[in-house]
Amino acid sequence: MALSKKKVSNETIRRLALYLRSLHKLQEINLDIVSSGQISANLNVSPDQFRKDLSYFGSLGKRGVGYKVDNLIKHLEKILGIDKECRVIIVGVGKLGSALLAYPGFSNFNFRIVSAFDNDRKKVGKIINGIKIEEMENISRVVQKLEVHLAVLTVPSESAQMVATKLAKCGIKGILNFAPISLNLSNSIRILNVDVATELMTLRYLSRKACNLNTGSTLDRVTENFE
Amino acid sequence: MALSKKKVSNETIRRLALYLRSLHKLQEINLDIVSSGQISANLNVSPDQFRKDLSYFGSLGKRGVGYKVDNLIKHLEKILGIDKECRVIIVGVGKLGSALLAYPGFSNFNFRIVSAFDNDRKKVGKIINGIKIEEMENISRVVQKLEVHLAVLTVPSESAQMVATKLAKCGIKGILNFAPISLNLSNSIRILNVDVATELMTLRYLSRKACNLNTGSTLDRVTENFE
DNA sequence: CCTTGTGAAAACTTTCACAGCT
DNA sequence: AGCTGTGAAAGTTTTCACAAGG
Repeated sequence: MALSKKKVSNETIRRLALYLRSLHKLQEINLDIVSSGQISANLNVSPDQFRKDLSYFGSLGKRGVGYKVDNLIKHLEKILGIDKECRVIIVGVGKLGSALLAYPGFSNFNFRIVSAFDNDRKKVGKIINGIKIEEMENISRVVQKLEVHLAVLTVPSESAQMVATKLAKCGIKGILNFAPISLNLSNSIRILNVDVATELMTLRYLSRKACNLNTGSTLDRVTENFE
Repeated sequence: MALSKKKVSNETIRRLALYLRSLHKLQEINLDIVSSGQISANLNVSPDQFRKDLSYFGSLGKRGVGYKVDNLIKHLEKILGIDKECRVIIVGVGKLGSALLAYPGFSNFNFRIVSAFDNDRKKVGKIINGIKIEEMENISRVVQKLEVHLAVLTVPSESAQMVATKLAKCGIKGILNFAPISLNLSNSIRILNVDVATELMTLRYLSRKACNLNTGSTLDRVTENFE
């Protein structure tokens, strides 16, 4: 029961979110109690890892028994800060922004998209999935009025930094950035980047490595100076 | 000049992809030579980290000088396996799939989307961004004929496992999975998951933590057994 | 005097292994 | 007997610090 002020890693947090997703599924099947072994079987996580991750936040299970599904969900929601509704805006309603605007999977986790913004006059006023697209100028007003916490940034790279600066000014707490650039902001605001091309490159590397385990690939030795 | 068979971490690979992106930008500005300090200033990486990452693959720079931009790009492309075209298919042409199909940012890194598939008869035959949507039954034929390496999986969760199994059978080497489930496949096939809801939850946690640094938050102590 | 490349140290994360509760 | 919670060990990644080269 040590608990303590040990710092919790990002990876642990990301896994907590995964656990939550699994638990929701188990809840739908009316499972009452689950063990670390059962839950980790579906995900790619060891039972030890699961228990260790939870241990940073207290004793959430019962020895000899397991974890009560409902209870653990509530705890995880509280830890992640989604026990109360979290309001989100989408900035940039291109193809990707529209897709996210229409994505139904956020509400399971208490995220609510409350507004969307775009520069393009042709888009302003349109309604997608019940959300009216607003002018960029209104961001600040809306964020303050609706107490928006997070923004999903899906504008083109060229304008991403400018828009992000604006978001930071009006008090947004975090940005999920889909533009393939590194945003530069005060570090009171959290940023997570989602970069599909980077993921594809990583995947490309990994998949080739898997193939080349036995072929004497030339890949792994690249030493040659320029000129 | 040790090099060696040290294993390279995933994070290193992901960063190499980021470096590559930065280098492309520097190339456009006609910068000829860059130092580890310069390149890491834009990204969120230390110069040491940058040099260490590269050191796994040989001596790519010149002491006292820096790295030749063109040269480093070529090396990174070779390391990542994108010096030759890499063919990709998109499976599931819903909103997200369409958005990715129209995304122009893959070609910079030698990825080419060669085909797209959907179950929905109403979509089959349509052309998006020059790519004709095919029936799912054709996947195997197309993958073999066009020598497809990677698949982007954007089908609903319910069918994701089934489709993934099919992809594995026809020889796909890696899957970029947008469905929020853990795919279960032979480990000769690489999988990377992109899960926007998980990212949002992580962001929510991080942004709250940043706020609560000084407020005596109740968040970090949750000890209470059920019943 | 500049910047790379790299062992060695420090920091961090995961796995192990077992005590402790049900 | 079964499963959690957790220190300690093992393993991994990052940072440090400096020799070597331009």
